[in-house]
Order: sequence, then C-alpha cells, then structure tokens
Amino acid sequence: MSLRLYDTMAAQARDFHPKTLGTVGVYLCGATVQSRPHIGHMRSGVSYDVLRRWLSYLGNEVTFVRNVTDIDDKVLSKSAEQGIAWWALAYANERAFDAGYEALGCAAPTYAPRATGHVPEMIELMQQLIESGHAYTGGGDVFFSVRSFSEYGALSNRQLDDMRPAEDADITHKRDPRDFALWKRTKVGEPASASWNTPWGRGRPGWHLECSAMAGKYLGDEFDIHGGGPELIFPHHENEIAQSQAAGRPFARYWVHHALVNMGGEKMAKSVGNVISLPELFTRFRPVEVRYYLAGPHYRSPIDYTPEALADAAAGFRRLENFVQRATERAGTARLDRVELPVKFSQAMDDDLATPRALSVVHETARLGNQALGEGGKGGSTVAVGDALAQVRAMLGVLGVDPLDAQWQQPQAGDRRTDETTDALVELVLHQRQAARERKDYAAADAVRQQLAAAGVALEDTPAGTRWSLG
RNA sequence: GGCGGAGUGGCCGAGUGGUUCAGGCAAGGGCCUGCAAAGCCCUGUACGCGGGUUCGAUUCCCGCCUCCGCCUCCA
Repeated sequence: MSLRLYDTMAAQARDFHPKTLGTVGVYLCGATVQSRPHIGHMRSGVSYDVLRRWLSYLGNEVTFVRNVTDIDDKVLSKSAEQGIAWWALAYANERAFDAGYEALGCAAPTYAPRATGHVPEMIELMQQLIESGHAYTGGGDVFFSVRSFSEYGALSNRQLDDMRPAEDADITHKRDPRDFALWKRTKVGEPASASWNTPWGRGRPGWHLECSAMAGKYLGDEFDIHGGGPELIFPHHENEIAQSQAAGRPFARYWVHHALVNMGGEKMAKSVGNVISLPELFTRFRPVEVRYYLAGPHYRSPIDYTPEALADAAAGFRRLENFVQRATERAGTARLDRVELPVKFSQAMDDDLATPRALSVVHETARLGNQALGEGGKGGSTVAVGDALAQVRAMLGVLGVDPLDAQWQQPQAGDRRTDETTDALVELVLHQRQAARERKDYAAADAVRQQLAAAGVALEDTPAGTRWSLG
C-alpha cells in the first residue's frame, strides 16, 4: 500500500501502514445529537466515507466506528426547553443524522455506539485511571489529572502552561484548573433517567471519556485511524489520548482531521446561526450533487459554503452524468469489477486523498470519452467510449458519485417525478413535434419545445431521437 | 497571548523553483445541429504586501497585512 495520510500528531503526511495488514480500524467522532444535522456535519460523513472507500479499494477490510454522543449538557438543556425527554430528543436527532448520511451515500458504520450504552466500559476505564493515580474523585465528579500525563499536549502541540484554564473551572474540586471531567455527578433538577450508578455515586459520562471507552471496545487498545473535525483536536482528542494512554492503551496510530464548512466567513454552527439544513439543501440540489460538492475540494481545505459554488459544482457533475448517460447508450452498461483505475487517479488518492486532482483525471477521461462519442461509431470509437465509461464510473464510484449507482437511482426527496400519464403525454407531444420537423415546419416544432420548456420539460435532439427530462 | 491552517486568473479550486499544462463553472470565438441542447476545438497570461536567497520564485527564507480554526459545547 502506498497510501499517505496527513497525521496531525506527526504534523506531516506519513505512509499509511495498518497495524494488521489487510484490516483497518477507523474511529470517527460522530455527532452530539443535540440538534438537526447541517451540511457541515455531512462533510464529515462524506470525507470519511471516501477514505473508507479508498481503503476498501486498496484491499482492506475496514471496521468503521462512529459514535453517537446521546447524553451531554446540551442534550439535557435543549430537551428541557422543548419539554421532551432527553432521550427522545437524542433519538430523533440521531435518526436525522443517519438519514442525512444515507441520503448522501455514506455507508452505515460497522458500529454506531451510543455513549449511554457503554457506561460499564467507562467505569472500568476510570477505575484503571484512579488506581494508577491519573484520575481522582472530587465532589462526586471524576477528574483526569493532566499533570500526571507527561505527553499531554502532544497532539495539539501546546504546553500546559500556555493553556488558559476555563473561566468556570471548578477549582473547588479540581487539583489543577486544566484537569478535565471524566464523569459528571448528577445535578439537582436533572432527570433521574440521565444518571447511572458508579462506585463514586450517580452521574453521567463526560464527553471525552466515552470515545476512549468505545474506541477501545470496538477497535481494541490500539487501532489505525482516529478522525474528527479540527475543532476537536483540543481538548477532545488530546483528552482521549491522555485517558487511553495513561491506562496503558496505545490508542490511535494516525490522527486524521478534516476541515470545516464555513459560511459568511465563519464556522457553520447552530450557535452562530448560519446553518444550512438538509431539507433546505435538497429542495435545490440533488443529494448526489451535494456529495460531489463536498467531495470535490481537498478534505483538509475549508469550504466556504455559497449556493453559487454548490450550483457550479452541480453543473460540473452534470457534465459527467451526461457523459455516463450518453456513453451507456452507445457502449452498454460497463462492467466495473475489472476496471483498472487510471494511474494518475490512484496516485492522487494515495497522496492524502487528493480528490481535486483525482477529479481532474475523471474530467479528462470524460472528455476523451466525449471525443470518441463524437466520432459516431467509426473505427474503434465504441470501444474507446466503453473504456472511458468504465473508468469514469469506477473513479466516480470511489468518490461515491457514480450516477448509475443504485444509491442514486432511488427516488430522492425533492425529485420531480413522472408517472405513466405524463410519460404518455410527453411522448405524444414529441411525436407531433417530430412530424413537424419532418415536414420542415420548424416554427411549430420550436413552439412545442418552448411550451414544453415552460412546463418544465427539457428536450434534447440526438441522432438516436429526442430525449426529454424534467427540470 | 499561545498553537495550527490559509490568502492563486470573473468564480470555485489544484499545483510547482524555470520552458506546455491542473480540472470545473462562467465568458468570447469556431465546429456540429434546421435551430437549440449536449459535445468537441480555441482564447484569457493568476498566484496578499515588502524585502532576501537564486541565473530565475507564485513555489524557498525573513518581516508585515488580512482571514479561518482551536485554547469554552461543537463535524
């Protein structure tokens, strides 16, 4: 394997070698299900789905774990505001996230563990940490002692003394204001269902602890890749490392972080109030176009969301989609199982998943295919079309945007659908128009085309006949 | 204050010490088409600012400006 990945810990790209040849374990920090997903969350899903597909293409069996943080301060406060149970809010949002990932063609994780389902694993980890002197109890909370772990700060490259302690740091119980909570005692007014018994009293998981516990359970003490957004590097991932390694677990071998989606020059976030919801997005763009938009830029480059940029990307995708459609009509359905990917494409993907370069190879291949299509069946052009088609589809498949993939053949929310009646009526009108064209009554033919366009039916005359589509 | 990242042609977005170049979108010209559409061909001479290194820098070094993320919940 010649894959290289940028590793945040090393602060440079490194050759990727899994712990066990042929298998790769990936842990991705998933959502805190306090509210609905937006396009920024979906970028995370798409980025790691592409990674997963590429690892699979390279012959690896990938175990992909993405957790669900279904209990935390925000989940509790928001559910209280809305007057519903915290777990009802969490489940509803979790399902919305899953629906979003699925709509964008992200394969379901191998495991999607919820924090609340792993309290025993967390207790076990805390016991280890307390026994080894890395954690202590105070006022019903359990804290991790950052001074006890000399490597603290290695991932985010910061010194303990440079860190500003949180203003609301619980200095009455913490030994050091920078110590963080592994476990939070239950507080007055919190629902009884939101706390669990521990040897140190009732309480609930701290955010950081759950990921260490769940990654360990599903991927083992040492695993290959840990991913997440850059805002998690500190403190979340730093803390995960501290908790795990202090307990004698080597933990992640590579740290991969993707860039965020910004909007109006700021991180897209509910708290900023600049989120684009998925239903909103899907009224204007098909999910496959959104995925193409998200997968196009390099995963470590920020995307500044604008509808215009998304529309540009969608236009670029449609160019490829048109090629695939026309080429399939000419050369038949491609067999993708035996397709050799262009070397430049593979090199780009191997180079820290350089999807922009990979995509340029797709477009170049499509252009060659279009040239062959333009030769109208002469010479070996049909073979050339078929070859280009197979390559384009295989490459797009790696990125998860093959137009003919079953995923995108399903009816999508917001699709404009036809039915038998519409089909028959349009065919009837096209017959009339064709008759007009044959008697060279182009005024009548063009009037038909214009009226159909006004009704939302686009026409395209091809040597093989007139093609029509909605939208 | 500390850590990390970024500023590229009308837009999005790659990349590199030099001569031919990303790629896409949009635009103009041409071909094809009854006309469109789609497609193909051609065109644009860009790399935040100021120094420096070099025969030569957008690419390396220094300084500066601007922006983004993190140091507090966050994909």
